[in-house]
Amino acid sequence: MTEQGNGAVLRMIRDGRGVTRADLAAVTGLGRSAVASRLGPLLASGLVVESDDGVSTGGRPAMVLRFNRAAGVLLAADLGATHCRVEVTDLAGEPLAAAADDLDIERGPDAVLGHVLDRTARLLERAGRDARDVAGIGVGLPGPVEHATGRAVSPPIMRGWDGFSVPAAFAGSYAAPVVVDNDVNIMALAEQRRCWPGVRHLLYVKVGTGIGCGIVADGEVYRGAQGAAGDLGHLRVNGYDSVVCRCGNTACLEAVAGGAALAAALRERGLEATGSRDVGRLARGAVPEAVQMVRDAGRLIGEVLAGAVNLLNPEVIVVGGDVADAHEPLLAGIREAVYRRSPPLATQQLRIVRGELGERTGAIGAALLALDGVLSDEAVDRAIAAAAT
Amino acid sequence: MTEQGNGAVLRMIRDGRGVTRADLAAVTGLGRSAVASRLGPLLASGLVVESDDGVSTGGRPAMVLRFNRAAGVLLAADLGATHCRVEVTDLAGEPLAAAADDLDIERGPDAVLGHVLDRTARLLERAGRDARDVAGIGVGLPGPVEHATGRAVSPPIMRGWDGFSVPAAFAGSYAAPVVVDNDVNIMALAEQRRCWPGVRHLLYVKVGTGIGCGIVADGEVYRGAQGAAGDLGHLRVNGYDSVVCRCGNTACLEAVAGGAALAAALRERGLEATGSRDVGRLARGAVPEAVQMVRDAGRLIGEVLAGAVNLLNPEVIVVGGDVADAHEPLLAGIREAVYRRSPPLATQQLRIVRGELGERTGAIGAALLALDGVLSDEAVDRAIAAAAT
DNA sequence: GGAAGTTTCGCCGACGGCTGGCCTAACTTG
DNA sequence: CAAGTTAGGCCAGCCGTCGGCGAAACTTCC
Repeated sequence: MTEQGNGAVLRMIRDGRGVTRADLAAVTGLGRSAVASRLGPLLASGLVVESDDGVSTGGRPAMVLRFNRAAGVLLAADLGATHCRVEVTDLAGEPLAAAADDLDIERGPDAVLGHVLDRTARLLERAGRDARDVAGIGVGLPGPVEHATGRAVSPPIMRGWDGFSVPAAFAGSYAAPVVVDNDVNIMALAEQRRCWPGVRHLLYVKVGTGIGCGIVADGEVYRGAQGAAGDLGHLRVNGYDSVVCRCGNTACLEAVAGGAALAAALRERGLEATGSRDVGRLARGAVPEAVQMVRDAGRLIGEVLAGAVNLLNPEVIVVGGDVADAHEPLLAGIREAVYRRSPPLATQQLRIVRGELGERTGAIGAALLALDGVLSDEAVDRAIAAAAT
Repeated sequence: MTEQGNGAVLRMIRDGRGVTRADLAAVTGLGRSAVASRLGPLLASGLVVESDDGVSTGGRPAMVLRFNRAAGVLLAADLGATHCRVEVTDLAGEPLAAAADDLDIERGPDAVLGHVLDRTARLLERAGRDARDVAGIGVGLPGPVEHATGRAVSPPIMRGWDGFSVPAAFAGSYAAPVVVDNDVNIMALAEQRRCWPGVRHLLYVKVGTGIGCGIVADGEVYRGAQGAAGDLGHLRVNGYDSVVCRCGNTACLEAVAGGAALAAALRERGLEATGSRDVGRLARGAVPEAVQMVRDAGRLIGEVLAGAVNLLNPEVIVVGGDVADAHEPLLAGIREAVYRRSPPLATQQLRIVRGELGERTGAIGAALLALDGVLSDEAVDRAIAAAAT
């Protein structure tokens, strides 16, 4: 073990890698008293609690150490193009109170974040907490984000957001650090941490109104130079040069196989479908046109994904989003195309699965991202110092 | 500064970030005596040398610290499909002796590495060094490599190499650690470290007989789950479904725009071209068919690269390889297609340039990779301990 | 040329964090 | 209930680090 700070010890307790003082000494390589000197402040600040329900292995039973997930709360906001989900969670990311409603991101940062602030205040009250309990804030945005500063950058949708600093909007109400990221990035993070903890290379593909992709490379979210990485929706698909995308280009995957495009195609055939959610609903309802259309869309997505598999060689591809909830046909189409187009070495271990976290995916990711900040060595030391006063 | 070990101090001296003891104290944040305690063993082992040519700034002039690049040598081997370049370099990666010859990788690991061992022995002698001076060994292979173990895995070419452990082949002759990687990965590393030190996200595209791509993500070589990342050559290009690739699939970029394919097409038109090198030669010679063909190939490569730009959002794309030496037409085609197909945010900062390191690229990368191992804290401590005996 | 000012660098006492032995507490086992 | 086993607080001793002190090696000014 290289890391041995207060935060590292706390993370080990949380992860179940250190349940007793003896465990921690063994895992960190530190002596017993060094462990005790970390533990002292952690116990005093309430971040870690002891309980005497340890089992004896033939001698005095060890005190069991537990991460006190109730020592603070996280605010998680998942903003989509037309929806807004806000959660107050404990320090393990479990929701204490949640609210989801329709909200058009194009109403601009002031209106949207005003709504979010209003919601968080009410949810905090419902959870019986106040602003001082907030330890971290995570926000997911449906566009490129400069992660270091929390600013939206040149978003293709999200009019009025360009250059807007999200942390600044929270600064007045909460003292906690604010981390902002692209929505698919945090979804990828959520699936990787929650469902595939051992997997270091994962792609999360969101098939909703549009198509996006979050990349986890070497266990970390990969953002690229301008935070624009993972833009799968505007890769070119074969044979659709006449289809014009909202981005101005032609033959973009999203313009052909995105939820909005599929809904439009279904409407042309006389079916009732206003958005991507309806596409999922119809396909789940085994409406033949919808099922076939979703499967065809899966093939196209798979063809593009095959390229991503060649380039990135992931272990797992998680497919989520409204349309993916029509799962089997979509996944079947994706698998078919990926396994046909990618080389054996890259596909022999590759698993292509459906996302398991449902509509909470984004909020979970936002909470996890916030949590990473909260459990860093520096933040833990700050929390300890604050509790001591 | 977070890192403060012996190796970190050594790397700072090498990078010119710490020229005097005072510099090192400032950069590391350590006190003077702590710096001195690192420096003592480094000076004693000969890895760092002092000279008294410091300039006074009004007082006693500081002793100037220099990384002693002559304290050992590195062996760098760049193995391609049909060539083999071996270098003995100093600890800065500057060549002391080099040899390049044609060698078919399909002759198998024993024959090929036997040849490499034979060459290294002769080059060492020419450089006036012996096997005990070898501090690290870097090897580039034209196929997927399990980097942690140095084994070739399921290479599409390289018959007989599957599962072969390259480090084992060197173990008998040299005590130094052996690091093995894919050839394009080390080329990407070479260009990033030597020509684009501030750039954290870079793609190196090699257009030779085949087409490959090395990815530097967040400053590190990205290898993917099975070491198969960056396989650009077998992405699909539009409208070439009748072209069968040696990989068994159709419409692979490499089968359409690779050097071998271009050479074949030129032969069909009655020109003399046996391999990718001839394609470059003819295009440089302004033979109209060759120039046009290379430019068209550039467009196709660019179309595929546009997808990679969307996904990975790099800052720089470096193009190298035999065909790239026909530079302008190829690069023009690539730029044209990438800037047309990729979104503004990803391209506004993107630079697409030709590789500057020429035929030494792979060997430089192999040396740099070996060097990373040699200058790690652990390796430095080992070297110090060894010198003390 | 010499005195004063400036900067480098080795030496050494003080200090703080860590280790591991010792002792007591709290169990199980026979 | 005694013997054996494990947990955890306490403390002496160790090691690495900091920073003051003074010698050394310069420049600058008179």
